[in-house]
Amino acid sequence: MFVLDSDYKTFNEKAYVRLILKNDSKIGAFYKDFEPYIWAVCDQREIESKKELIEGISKESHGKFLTIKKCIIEERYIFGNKVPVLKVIFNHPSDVPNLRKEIEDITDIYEYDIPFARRFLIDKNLIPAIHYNFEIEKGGEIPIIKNFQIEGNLNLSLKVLAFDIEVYCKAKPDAQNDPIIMVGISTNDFDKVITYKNVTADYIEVVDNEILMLKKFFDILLEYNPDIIYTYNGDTFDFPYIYERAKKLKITHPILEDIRIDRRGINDSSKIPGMVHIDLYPLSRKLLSLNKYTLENVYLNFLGKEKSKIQLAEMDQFWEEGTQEGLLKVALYNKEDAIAAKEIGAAIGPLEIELSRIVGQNIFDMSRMASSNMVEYLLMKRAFEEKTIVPNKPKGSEYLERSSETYEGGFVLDPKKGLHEHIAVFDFRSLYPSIIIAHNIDPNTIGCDCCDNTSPEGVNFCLNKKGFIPEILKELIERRVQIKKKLKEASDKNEKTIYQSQQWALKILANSFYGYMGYPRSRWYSKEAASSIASWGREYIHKAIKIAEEMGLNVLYGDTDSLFVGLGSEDMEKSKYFRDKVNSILPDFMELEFQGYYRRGFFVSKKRYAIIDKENNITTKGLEVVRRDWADIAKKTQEEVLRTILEGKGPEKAAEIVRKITQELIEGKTPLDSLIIYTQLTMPLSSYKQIGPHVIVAQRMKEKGEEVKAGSMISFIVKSGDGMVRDRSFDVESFKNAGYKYDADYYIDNQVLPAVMRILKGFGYTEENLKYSKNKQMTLGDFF
DNA sequence: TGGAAGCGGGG
DNA sequence: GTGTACGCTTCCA
Repeated sequence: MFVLDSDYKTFNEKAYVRLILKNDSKIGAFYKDFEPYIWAVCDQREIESKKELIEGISKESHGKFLTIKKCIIEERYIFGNKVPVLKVIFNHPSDVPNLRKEIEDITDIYEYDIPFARRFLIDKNLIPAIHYNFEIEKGGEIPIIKNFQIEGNLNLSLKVLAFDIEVYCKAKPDAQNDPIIMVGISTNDFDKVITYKNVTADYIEVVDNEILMLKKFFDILLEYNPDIIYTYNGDTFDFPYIYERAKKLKITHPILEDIRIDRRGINDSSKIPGMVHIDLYPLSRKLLSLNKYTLENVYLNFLGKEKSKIQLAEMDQFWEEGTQEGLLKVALYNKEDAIAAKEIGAAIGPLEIELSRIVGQNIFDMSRMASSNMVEYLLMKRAFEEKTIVPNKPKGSEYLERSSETYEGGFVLDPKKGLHEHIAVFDFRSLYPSIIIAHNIDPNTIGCDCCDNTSPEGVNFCLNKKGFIPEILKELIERRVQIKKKLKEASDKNEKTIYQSQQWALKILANSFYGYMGYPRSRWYSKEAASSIASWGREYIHKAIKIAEEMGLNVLYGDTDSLFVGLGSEDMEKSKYFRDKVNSILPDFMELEFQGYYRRGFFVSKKRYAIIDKENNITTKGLEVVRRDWADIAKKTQEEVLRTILEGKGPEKAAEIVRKITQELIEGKTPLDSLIIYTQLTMPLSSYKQIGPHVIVAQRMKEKGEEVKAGSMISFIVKSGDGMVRDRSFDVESFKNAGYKYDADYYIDNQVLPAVMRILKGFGYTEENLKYSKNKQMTLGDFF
């Protein structure tokens, strides 16, 4: 059996850790004898008197009388010294936040903010997603865990279910008014769509109404009882929507009593006990480098697969009409979205499982934790093993102080602007992790007189003292080397997936240590360490650039640990020679890798470039405007300019396209729909201090009696005339009804030109060169 | 120039 | 849940 998830429950005022255990079946079993505690640290000579004071603490809170259970003196390391400290034991986890102020008045306190179930996993060295022998006593009111021993098998048989909902709505979906029309489900055993209008296909089940559809969905969840639920944006959309809708429709179902919807801004989560919900949208953002993270785009770029498409307006129309053909399109789309989620999950889920095993925390938490936080839990686990008390997170003022400390980051070379052909890209393999290990960089190795190990920043790190962080990091890196070897030798598909996920997990963690030490909320924060790592990194990239230049290579661009080099031709030999030459002068632990060959590319400025490979795959950085607050005309024109240049048709051809678009704008030929700008109201109208166009538009809509509130999406077009833009902005309907003329200058100067200038600036164009001119088609030749 | 405000994904 | 929160980019004042 293995731990799928864990939390805790309270029985008779006592907290029991609950483990969701799985092998052939799944059960929730409880661990009784784990107690919440924190550390209190004071001068050794005062320890007895402080112990008495702390044990005497009591407080009334919400009608309950809270006391400290007991204090025990134990030996622990703190800041490198082994000293007696007080282990303060509480009656219940919720007493910790209630009583810790009182203890803090008496002594320094540590480890007071570690959630109970996570603390349990650390202290018991119990690792999720690995098989253990659990000795469970059944027959009582609840199953009780008596004992457990690691068994080690990594083969998990997990039941997986992905789902997706479709909503019928005219504007932004609102669960109070807009019905769910379909629920699509995909598992390894079946694909299914539930709906309540007549449509026939083998995968569709038609029920009488929305209530029955949702109940059917809940029944399937209970009956199939998946271990993992995959959604795409389920944390912020599907789960909260279903939950609110079910309440609105007064549905009762056992699953609704267990479901937990947490809406906390950036950290939303939706949870059903016993089923690990993994939302693939935030994960895709974290793990994949794309310029758009729609399900469609992730499916295409990550898995190379396409699914059927549908416009939102079409979906509403098909639902209204209710024809077999239309409904089938919606159903197919719904089903394929669920399938896409399942398939993306199959590629990302194993990674989350490996992270869980390395970090030692639950799969659910891994899928929502920032990687710096994972590093922290890994460090905390090691600290516990070494009987070291972990440092506290910074309090408010210290956090602000840390946030204001800036330091120089990686070196970014000012690029050689314009178009280049035959580009080789090189990366330093694990540059920062290598530096941390080689130079023993740790908050506790700073400052010694015995070693010659000073960073270009002027900070000395002792090589003889044990570095907690570099030691752990070294283990991760060495494990990764071993696993990559095994991956090469493996032939079995499942085995490969595991190794592939393991090496990916180790890479993610290893690459997060530098950021971790520089992250202001870290327990093991060190600005000196972080800035020193970056400074050594700058030194190494400079060395590589020097070698390239000595070889007569054309260094086009470089950023932190990557180099873009112009080869003159598709010269792989020269690439290898350069790589090997750099590697011959680098320390053993560091390596420059050939990342790829690109047939063409251009660089605009630091962090802004685009390259195209032999298969015509385009990679862009910092260029694309894909947000909804850009009008379609700007997005489309930019896309065309990008493609034209990368296909080798020349920047002047791209400039011509822009001139044609601006000409159409001036002549009033541009369709209004491509000029709509979408901006959301994020607060009540009265709260705005800065009145932007969308705020004015919303005010006018409200005066007309339309419902506008926080969350409403305002779509507007800018009318021609004088004065401020906001005074000339109108909602699309009013604009069209009044027969207004759009403001061509606004769309040229504030939309199209800024979007294309991001690219064409790198080719020496100015706004003036790109505007349509009646008298003369200006070209670059007129200016140079 | 600083600071306020919006974006992202989902329908 | 032993919690209090992202990392930009753009535009207003």
